[in-house]
Amino acid sequence: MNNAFGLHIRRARLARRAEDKRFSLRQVATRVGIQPGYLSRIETGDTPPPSEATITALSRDLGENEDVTLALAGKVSQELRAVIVKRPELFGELLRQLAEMPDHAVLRVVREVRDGEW
Amino acid sequence: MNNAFGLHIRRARLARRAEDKRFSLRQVATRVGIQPGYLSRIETGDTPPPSEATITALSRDLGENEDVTLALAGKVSQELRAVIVKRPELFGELLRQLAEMPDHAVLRVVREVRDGEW
DNA sequence: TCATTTGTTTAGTGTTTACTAAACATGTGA
DNA sequence: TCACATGTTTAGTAAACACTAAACAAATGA
Repeated sequence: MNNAFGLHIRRARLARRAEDKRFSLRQVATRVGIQPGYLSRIETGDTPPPSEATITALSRDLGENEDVTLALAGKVSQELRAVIVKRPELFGELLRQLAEMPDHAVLRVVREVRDGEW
Repeated sequence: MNNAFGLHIRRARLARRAEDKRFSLRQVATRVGIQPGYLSRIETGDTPPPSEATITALSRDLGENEDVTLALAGKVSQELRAVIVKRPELFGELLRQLAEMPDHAVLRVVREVRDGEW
């Protein structure tokens, strides 16, 4: 299997566990509301990534970026999908335009939109 | 049920059927590779919208915009999701910024990106 | 040392997704 | 009129999804 997702979760959890023993696999699993055995299989890549709700709960517990963590599972949040679904022509065209551009160009758009008076 | 999707397909199909008999429910279903009974249930809203692949095939056969048709099913294409998944922080922030802006503002960004030298 | 905690493994389950197959009643054209 | 096409309805299903339950061996720590 590919397992970028599981490795990401494990790495993040072990990093936090170094400072805080409340980040054992079992305790994290309990807090996010899944069985320890399931989280184990997720981290080892023995099972595919869990649902969006569980990924979000994991990200929050571990203090990781939700968009990034979801992306490692090949997913986009319902929140972002809803933004596109409301205006599909507009955002469809925009995303296809930006898809081929380098990071710095996209970042410039992000900053202009954030800072500019639109 | 809500059935914006089914009505959209039926309206599009009947519009084309007015000029071309090849747009009967049965013939469309055959061309896109599903059973007539299934397409009937889709159009009446008796069953939820089909898979992305089937929606795409339907959109193409009927000459409808794929992003719009998918959106009526509450979906975003794999193609657009992949754009976000490749750079989730960048596009996550951008989409959240633009989510609250009126159409004309988003359109201005689209045009600037398309026409400008980035 | 021995009770506890840890991570792992195996087997099984309810739900949802995305349809097919087949029969049906109604309508149309030759 | 009657063969054929149309849209509809009912019942069923294979595969994927998203887990749980329970038992296990290894490490920890009092």
